[in-house]
Amino acid sequence: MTNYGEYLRSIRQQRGLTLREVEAQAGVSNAYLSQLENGKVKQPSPSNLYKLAELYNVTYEDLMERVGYPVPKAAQEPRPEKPMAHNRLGKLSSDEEEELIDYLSFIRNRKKR
Amino acid sequence: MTNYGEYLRSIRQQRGLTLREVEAQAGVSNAYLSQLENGKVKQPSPSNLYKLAELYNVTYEDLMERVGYPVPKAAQEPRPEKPMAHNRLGKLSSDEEEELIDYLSFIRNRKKR
DNA sequence: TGCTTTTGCTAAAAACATCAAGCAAGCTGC
DNA sequence: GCAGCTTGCTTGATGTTTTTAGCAAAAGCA
Repeated sequence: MTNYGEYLRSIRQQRGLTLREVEAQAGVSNAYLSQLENGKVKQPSPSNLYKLAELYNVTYEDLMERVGYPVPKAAQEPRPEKPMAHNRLGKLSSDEEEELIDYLSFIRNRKKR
Repeated sequence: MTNYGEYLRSIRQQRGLTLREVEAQAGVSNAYLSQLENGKVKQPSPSNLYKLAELYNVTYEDLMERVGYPVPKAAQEPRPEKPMAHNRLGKLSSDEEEELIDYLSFIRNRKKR
């Protein structure tokens, strides 16, 4: 939100790229990149952030977040440590309970050879 | 990507809202809303899309996608029409199978009073 | 040294998003 | 009919994003 410019610059330098190389490879003008890195643009378009994210090999959400755009929750929560199996199911209708029980006994039998 | 304007209008109408009501509740000017719905704005800001998504009770990603912005993969994957219960589980380890069977018999017994 | 290229930058302009103000057609109640 | 309100819309102004053209310092090379 505040300082994404410096962040962009540091990544670019780590990747050993010049402004004009980024222009060529990501399709964003070097003039504009300079402004971005020097904090002269408040909210660059998602499309441009996407191009940069791809070239720099960072995530699009990361850049969106740093720039201060709302980011869908699904994308920012660090994928939960696999929850208990039954919590992956959500609320079950009776039909679904049936289906599951069938399914599980099916697996179980198959395993027992 | 093409016709998100009509989409916005149809949602607003389904919700029974006027342009000025949306202005009051979402904080986006009625003038601008009119332009949005009539296809006169190409890339509305994520911030405004977010406000509308909240008021209309649709997902932010949905609007972003319709407008033609890139959407993080993490956010677009898990949106299939509710699949069969067992498909919501993914691959199961043996431990997980155990757990699930316990869980289901627990539910079942509870229901039977 | 002098010439060319590279690099980051800025200035100016084009394109676009957004809002405040205000207009015209459609109501409603008198 | 007409006064007032509501609704969607357009216009004009303002600010922002993005590009094109070009500059100055540094680096490379003859």
